[in-house]
Amino acid sequence: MFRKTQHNRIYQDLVGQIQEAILDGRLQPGDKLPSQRELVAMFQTSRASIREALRVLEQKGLIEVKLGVSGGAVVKTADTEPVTESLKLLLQQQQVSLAHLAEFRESIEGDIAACATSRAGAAEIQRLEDILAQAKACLERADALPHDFIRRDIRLHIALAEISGNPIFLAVTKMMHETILGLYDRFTLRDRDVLEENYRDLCALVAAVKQGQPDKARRLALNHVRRFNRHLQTTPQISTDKQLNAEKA
Amino acid sequence: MFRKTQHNRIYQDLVGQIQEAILDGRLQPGDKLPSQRELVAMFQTSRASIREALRVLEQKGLIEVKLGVSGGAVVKTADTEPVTESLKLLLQQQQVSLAHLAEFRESIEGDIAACATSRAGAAEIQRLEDILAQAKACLERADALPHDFIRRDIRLHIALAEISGNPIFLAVTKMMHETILGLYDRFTLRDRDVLEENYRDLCALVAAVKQGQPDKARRLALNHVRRFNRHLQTTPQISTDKQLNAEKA
DNA sequence: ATCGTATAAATGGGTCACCCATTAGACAAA
DNA sequence: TTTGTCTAATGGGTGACCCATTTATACGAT
Repeated sequence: MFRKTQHNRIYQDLVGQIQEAILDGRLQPGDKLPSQRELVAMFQTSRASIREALRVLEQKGLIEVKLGVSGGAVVKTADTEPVTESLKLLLQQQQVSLAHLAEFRESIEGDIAACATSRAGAAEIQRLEDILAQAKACLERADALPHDFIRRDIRLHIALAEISGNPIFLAVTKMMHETILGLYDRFTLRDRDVLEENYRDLCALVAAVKQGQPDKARRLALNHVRRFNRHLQTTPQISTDKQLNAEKA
Repeated sequence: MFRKTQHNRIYQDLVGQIQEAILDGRLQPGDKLPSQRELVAMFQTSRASIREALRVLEQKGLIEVKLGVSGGAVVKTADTEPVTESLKLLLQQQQVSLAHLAEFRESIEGDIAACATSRAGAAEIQRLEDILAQAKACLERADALPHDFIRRDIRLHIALAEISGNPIFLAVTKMMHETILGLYDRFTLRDRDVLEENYRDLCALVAAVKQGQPDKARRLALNHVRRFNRHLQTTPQISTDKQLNAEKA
């Protein structure tokens, strides 16, 4: 019926206007906003309000503020970082568990693989095989850390999401893996056997993509994720975030 | 080798300290932070810095700031809203089409329905049926707008995501529907027949949930989404977000 | 006693006039 | 050419100040 009387805080209005300009494309990534003192003149407000607005835009990942002459606020290119950040916050507040992430991942990773398979051309397949080769190298070099292999694993999943041609798949995939990555080495996949098993999974998956068999790719991707999730479950400690916070401090 | 000299901006330190206190549980949801002037005394800094920190914490969804005496900053309970918000922002900055949204939705909506079915109790089913009843009323009342029905449709999907118990499903569902909502009445579902078809879909879906048949629920949800997507395809224009933003302004 | 009204006090919102640290570029000295 | 120095513009930060909102309280009329 009625809406609450809105207290238009000035900085919110500023955030709204600048954000709108960015989303409209009137401000492109790399563009520099006017200096704070110029903004004061333009918006007829105080520097403090301007700066609160800039802090919020910064937090939203829309701009970056640099120091010094010829510094100032610059429009950033879109990035998954803010999503990841707020998701991590939820994790730390124990509203989200690894089980939730695993469940979500099972729900989409298969579709991404199938989708990528339908759309992959020769160049895309080559790219996947390059990543596979790097992963293999990581397994064979004695001095390579599990971490290095895992980065390739993730890059392959992200490459698949890119090939799928759907930016939502890509954003969500990045978000998932960035979130999982922070927890990786603390509890899992130290085992060489597990890594090799993982590698074989990926080989089979890329082969299915190459053969143009979406359903097979979907099935393989799903199995890959399920196996990974099983490893998570069998690890001694699935850290709660309380512990994480404590250790981080 | 070396890391960049870090410019500790004061407000970042404040954000860090307060956020840590919240994540550690030293500050519980509902707790009130000291007043800005008290914080000035505690942290030995200026009010402007304190307020920049509060703006950021507010943006992160960790606190809420109210006006007036006995107002102030209060710790909020964790919520998926920041994730939803930043996901929306990310999509708006990229070239995301309705086709992308549709594809993504097909990929997860079935799983959400199946998941919700396994976990729904009597209370949850009652809630779904309540929403169905409201939707029916919207169809029958002559003066009800298509928009009203669609809001119920969305609420039902969000309710399913909540029942699924997975906050990631919830955040993603909200993101999808909020993004789609802006486009709804501009191009589709003006048709009464389509709405009624939609309603029958939802009835069948809720029935499957009630009967505890996850696979049936999955299939019905998927069909529901597919049918919706077909309606989208037959509409003349599929707007890109650039256009949307421009028109919104 | 009860109800309404004025008042006071505390809070966040906002502004202003400053000053400081950082930085790029101009320019001079070696 | 290299190196150091100066300058100007920028963001970072501060403190004094005033305003609007909101609540509790005092007080007066009924």
